[in-house]
Amino acid sequence: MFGQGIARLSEALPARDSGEDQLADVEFLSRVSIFANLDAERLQPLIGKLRPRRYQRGEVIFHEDDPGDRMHIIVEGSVKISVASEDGREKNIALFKPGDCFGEMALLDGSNRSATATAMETLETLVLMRDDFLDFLSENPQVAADITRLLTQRLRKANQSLADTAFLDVPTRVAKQLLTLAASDDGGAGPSEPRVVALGQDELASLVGASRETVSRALTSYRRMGILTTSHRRIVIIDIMGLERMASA
Amino acid sequence: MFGQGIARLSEALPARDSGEDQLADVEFLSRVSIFANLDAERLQPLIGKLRPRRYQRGEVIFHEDDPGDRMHIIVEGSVKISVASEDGREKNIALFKPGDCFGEMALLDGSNRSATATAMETLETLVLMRDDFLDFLSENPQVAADITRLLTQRLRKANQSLADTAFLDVPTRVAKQLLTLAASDDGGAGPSEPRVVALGQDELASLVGASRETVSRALTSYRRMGILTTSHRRIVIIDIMGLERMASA
DNA sequence: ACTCGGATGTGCGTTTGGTCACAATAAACG
DNA sequence: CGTTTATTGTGACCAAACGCACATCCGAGT
Repeated sequence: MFGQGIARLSEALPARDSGEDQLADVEFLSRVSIFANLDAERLQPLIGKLRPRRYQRGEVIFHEDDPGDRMHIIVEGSVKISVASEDGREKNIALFKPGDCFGEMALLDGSNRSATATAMETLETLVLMRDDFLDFLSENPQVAADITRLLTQRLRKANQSLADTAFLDVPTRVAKQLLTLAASDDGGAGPSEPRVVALGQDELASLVGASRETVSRALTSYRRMGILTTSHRRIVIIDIMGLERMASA
Repeated sequence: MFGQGIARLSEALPARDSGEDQLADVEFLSRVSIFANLDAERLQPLIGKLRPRRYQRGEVIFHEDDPGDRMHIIVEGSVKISVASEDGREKNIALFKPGDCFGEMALLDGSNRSATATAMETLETLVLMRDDFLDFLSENPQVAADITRLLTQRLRKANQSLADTAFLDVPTRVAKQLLTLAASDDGGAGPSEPRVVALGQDELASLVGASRETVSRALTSYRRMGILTTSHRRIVIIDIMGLERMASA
């Protein structure tokens, strides 16, 4: 019954994948949080609706205030979500990595995009259009629960960031942010392994809500303590426990 | 068929309301955003599950880190949602008013409370327990859409606040916050009517993420410009357009 | 009416962090 | 392989805002 479904789908998509790739797609989708509770059977219909797209580093996937008619699932690369001030500066709200989805908010409440999404490296996503998404949602109402879970998690994170910017100074926020980034990167590594964060200082600064210079000074201080090393668009955390100490001070 | 439902319910709740009050309850619920798309028929079963509760000013409805097994709908009074720092200071995340609900996040994703809820004045809520909520949700799947709408709205607001604290100085944030509060208070008033915000300066400060003193100075400056007047736990906005000018500078 | 306590207004020194400026360096691209 | 361009490190200066101190001042309660 499993193989049969795949065979059917392969016929329906003539110019595209082999059966093996289809299987890979289903496997991939089942690791996306909002689809995690669905079995292969239910995910199959979705695959035909997903369109792959590629973006170059720096390319804008969508702009603040644009109407939003699609969501993205990240296959490869990473995305930054940001809002701009009138005078052109930008504040990064979140970073997303493979397996994350973004752009779903505009689908859920019908309003325009409230932020801009930009590719941070060469990016590969799967696009799902609004109507296809809503159809799928009405055929799989269980998904609604996972969506609310995703949204509440994001809301909690946002509230926590709000409190952090109010209470903590820049070096502490930098430490916290680095730990978050390191944790989301390779969750499977040991606690004493060095962890790499591939990120420019300006992007890190925009993420913690500080100037690039102040962040640079914080990093310098941590570097002198032997907690991390810095190079171009790359921070390597050597002493995670030390960084945790800085984050909780 | 309408009256019949009410009659049935009145019997089921012997010591409580008359039929008229039941009608009022349904009417009230239909103005709560997450129930707005349901007809009276569907709302009836909910009424028996709601328990009224009262709190005094300053009383804590729930604490950060507590397990969350219930949500509240505000009938009268207002609530502040806050998170605390280690050293006891607190940052207000949001204020809620009659018709708003709060505490629903813990129901949706099963985690503990991520913030503390405190009554700002004498407060009257309707409590809905987790299981009753989830039952109701599974019998009325349409509600899920309204819940996601509510969550996305709150997420948008949180992201906007995040950007505001990064970009704007304290006086500007104060102006913006006052406009938001004034708008949510009496939406039906004319643009030139003076609007009252009943709020202590310390609470306002915690809301915009600044010290009480700095907020006081901002208010003084606006007072000198004739934009507003201040008294004890009370700010009256006289010149809304003037305040809007300050908010966009 | 009086007193006490919470709330507000304001001055002042100190600190954090932003901005400008520029040097040094590594990646990118012809 | 050299030139250009992004990225990083730091110093100096300055402005915003915090924290402390204290004087009011209004309102609630006795």
